[in-house]
Amino acid sequence: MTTRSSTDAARVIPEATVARLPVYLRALTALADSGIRTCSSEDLATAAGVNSAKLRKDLSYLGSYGTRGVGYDVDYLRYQIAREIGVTQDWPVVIVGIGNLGHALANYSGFRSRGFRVVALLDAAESVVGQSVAGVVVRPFDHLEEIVREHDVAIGVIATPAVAAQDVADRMVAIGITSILNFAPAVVAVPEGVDVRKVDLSIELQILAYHEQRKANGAEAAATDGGAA
Amino acid sequence: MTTRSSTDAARVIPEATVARLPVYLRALTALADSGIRTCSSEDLATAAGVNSAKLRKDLSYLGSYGTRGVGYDVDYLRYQIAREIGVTQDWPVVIVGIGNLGHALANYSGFRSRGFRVVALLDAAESVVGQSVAGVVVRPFDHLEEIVREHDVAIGVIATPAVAAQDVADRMVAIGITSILNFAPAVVAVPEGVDVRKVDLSIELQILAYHEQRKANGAEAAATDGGAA
DNA sequence: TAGATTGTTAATCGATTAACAATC
DNA sequence: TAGATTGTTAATCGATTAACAATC
Repeated sequence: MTTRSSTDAARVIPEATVARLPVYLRALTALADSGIRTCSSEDLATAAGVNSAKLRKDLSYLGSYGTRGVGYDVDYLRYQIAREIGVTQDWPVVIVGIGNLGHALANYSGFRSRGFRVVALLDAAESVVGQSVAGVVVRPFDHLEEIVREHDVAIGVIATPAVAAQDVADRMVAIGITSILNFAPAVVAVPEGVDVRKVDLSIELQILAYHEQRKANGAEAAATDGGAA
Repeated sequence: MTTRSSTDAARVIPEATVARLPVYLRALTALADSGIRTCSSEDLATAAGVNSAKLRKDLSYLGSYGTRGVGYDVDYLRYQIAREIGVTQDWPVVIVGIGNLGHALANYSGFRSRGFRVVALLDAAESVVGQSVAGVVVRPFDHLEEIVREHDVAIGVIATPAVAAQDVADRMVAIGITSILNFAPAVVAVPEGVDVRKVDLSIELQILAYHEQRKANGAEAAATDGGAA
């Protein structure tokens, strides 16, 4: 709409880079934990599992936080990346669908330690409501609106069966949630301005299966010296 | 090594396409379940959440399975994609690390219905070994080699804490597993020829947080009509 | 035949990478 | 100053998309 300041304008970070920033953050935390104060782009790239040119290019979108001839101060860079991602602040999150996966998510310590706070667990089934999971009492799905308003929740997690996913997403969007992490094996449609990310356990396995199959076929082709269809 | 047949040579499928094939497969299954026998690329693209040009381009790498002016036979296309991915066959899988997430994975019905069979659950902790999870008794991690040999396992799933992930991966690789799905929040290094895919719950949330933060900043900038740093 | 829709082309866009000037 | 390492450039590579000829 309006003209942004030059500071904002400089901040057009490519999606591929955004997706790697949390990986760098984790690698820096690991380095810090092992007592390392300074690292080169080569060191950090190795820890993060990328090549160093890509790492430097990625970091260049954030600013110039290294020192030529020296490297990066681990704590300083870690703070800058955390600030850029937004995990220096606290993000209230609701999880809907407390089955096996919902349980695992509610118990996952990695959320809390990275700026995410699970403020409520919701389920539509009466048999689940009232149970205590990870020290939080499961509430009825109907309480969604109340909870979102009370805690100013911006991020919702869907861990329901596939059939329920679209309904849950619709309700979340109607109430003002603008970021959704979807674990249900279903495509959910949302309006412009709402972000959905999808984690699909079986899709990842299928991608592996594809490559595994090709390895097997390659070996077979090499063995028979021809390559059958 | 040796020259491949023309059939094989035609099969250089881009990574981005491979990652979408399971999504198309799922969408086709949903269409079939609702009684639809034929669909256009537009229909399928909508169901899969992509645009139709991309879908047709993707399918063109597999072959020519549609009919101009008509569309695709749902069952036929579904079979062709399943065959291409390799999920018409049965893939034995082991899961290592039976905490909350391991439980959820062991219970996940989406694996079984897509060609994956969990042949063993393993854990290093004596307190977990012997428990029955999803009808399978948890065995000691030491049994890995025996199990992999017996069932000819090619795919391993790591659901351990971060510290154990590299050790587990090393053992898997040493025993001949060539595809690993890693849920542990750690980068694991593997030799050439071994595929690792990583699912990281908190990284997905962090990516959402980044975008959420920008939305909040954008709204703020619009409100103040300037765009503060 | 006329209408519909695929499969493919070609243009565009974005991501990766090697190389190196800048500079600590 | 000499060595090291960043930040950036530019070339390459891969993915996306619109448009349309082929063809059912």
